[in-house]
Amino acid sequence: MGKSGGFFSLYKAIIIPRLVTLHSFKGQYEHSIDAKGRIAFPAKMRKVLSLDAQERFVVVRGLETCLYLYPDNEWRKVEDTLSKANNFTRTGRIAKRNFLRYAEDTVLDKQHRIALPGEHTNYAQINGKAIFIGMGQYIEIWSPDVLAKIDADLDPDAFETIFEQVMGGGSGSDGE
Amino acid sequence: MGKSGGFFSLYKAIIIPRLVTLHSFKGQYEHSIDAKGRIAFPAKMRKVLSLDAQERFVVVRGLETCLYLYPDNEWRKVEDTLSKANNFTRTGRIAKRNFLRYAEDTVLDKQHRIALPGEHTNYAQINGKAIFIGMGQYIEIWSPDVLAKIDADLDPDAFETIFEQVMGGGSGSDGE
DNA sequence: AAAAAAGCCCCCACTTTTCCCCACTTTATC
DNA sequence: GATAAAGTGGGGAAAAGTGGGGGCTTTTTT
Repeated sequence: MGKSGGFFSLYKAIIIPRLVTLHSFKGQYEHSIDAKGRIAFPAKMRKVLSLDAQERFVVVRGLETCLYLYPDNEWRKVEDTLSKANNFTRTGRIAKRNFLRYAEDTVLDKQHRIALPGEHTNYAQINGKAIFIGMGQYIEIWSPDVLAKIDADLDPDAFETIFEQVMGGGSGSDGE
Repeated sequence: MGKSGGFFSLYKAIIIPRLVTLHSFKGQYEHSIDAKGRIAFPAKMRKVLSLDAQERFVVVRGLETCLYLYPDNEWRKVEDTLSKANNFTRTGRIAKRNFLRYAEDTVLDKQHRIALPGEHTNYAQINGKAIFIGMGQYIEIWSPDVLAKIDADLDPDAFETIFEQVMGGGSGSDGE
């Protein structure tokens, strides 16, 4: 685990792509998810989708108790990185396997909704309501209850320090 | 006009852009915010934008009980900075999440007003009136009551000391 | 193999929110 | 003083969000 090319290193490269696009997903939107697993994709986020993506997505388990939603064009970048992963090491294989096995193609329907698979909503403990959070090039989908717990545990001082570094133009490089 | 080209065309290409870059948001303006959350964007601030040809903004929670309003071109710099400062840790992810979830794209309507989302006006305790303060590259939006309280709490001596440090060449590191 | 159940997508309709347009008042400019 | 610009608020159309039914295909059960 301590080795530089390990499990977390691969996740880092995959999950947190650079913010380089013209427009990015931002904001939070709480919507209902009905008995069929359908939830409206937020209209403002829909305007961010590139024409390339064609309202196609990949939904995958997040690192925390949430889901990540990648538009197609962004997912391609993820797969590019995956294809470079080393299949000849155990950690490389485990990382790739546990990422891809929970990834699933999905697409907006004619009413601009997504049908989230039951496996995913169970994992993220989503029931009745869900919150979309724009994270730049991808989107997180959370259960309101789970998110409220994480918010309650949040240390405001740590966030404010990082925020000031970012807005103040500081280099903000604190290692892991 | 386009045929005559010549001096005026050269003037537009060279001189006007220079004038634009010398402008920044400054001053304070108190306006009404109606029941729909609409507030007029101050005309003088709009003149800073007008040659940008972009009346698109991102509104985000401020560090204090106020909102920050970034024109699109300035927001891009913020995102560039965020992408450089981002760290591949859980803390980093939480910071990014709590930054971007409270950021929202918005545009001026045909009457040059901004519709502030209810979440933002609640956070900043804005109700009925709001004050725009030009902060150079971005704008702060305050509740008059909150701002009055901060003004009342401000120690004039401390302000003068900080002012001297900043204008006197100090790096302006505030120990908040 | 046939029947039943499940899954998936489309369509529809209703409710709520957003955005466009208009008009009036106040302030600034000529 | 007259005109233009800026600020303010209301109404309604359009868009977004929500939930149900139906039909076809696929999978599972008998």
